[in-house]
Amino acid sequence: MAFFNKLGSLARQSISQKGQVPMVSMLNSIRCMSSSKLFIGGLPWSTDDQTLKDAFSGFGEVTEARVIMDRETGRSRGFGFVHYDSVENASEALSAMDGQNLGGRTVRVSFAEERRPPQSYNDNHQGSRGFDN
DNA sequence: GATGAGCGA
Repeated sequence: MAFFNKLGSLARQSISQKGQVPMVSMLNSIRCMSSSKLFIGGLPWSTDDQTLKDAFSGFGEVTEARVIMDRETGRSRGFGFVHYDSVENASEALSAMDGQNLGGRTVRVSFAEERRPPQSYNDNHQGSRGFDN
């Protein structure tokens, strides 16, 4: 019965001014149903994985908390992802933390949608090809 | 030396 709870939360964030719930949101929620992944946006630049987990661990058991840092500069991109052990906990955190103030900035919480392919970049042995001069 | 909506190596 937990997925119904999640569908409800998904629908609530997708409700337009028209009061109608797009069915694509329903299907989209089913796609993420077994994920329990949350997209956290609007984070301060100084936020890290530890801070993110610390802020979201109060609503459920956070199994994974990660702030996406820039690969080239190493700075925070201002958004991250949080994994919960159960989807209902993720739903609780979404309803509780979405639009709330965290670190002085308003955070935008939503279920994750398109994540990276499970392709390990380690599989492609390009080696150090930076100096072909 | 920065940026402010979005969806990850």
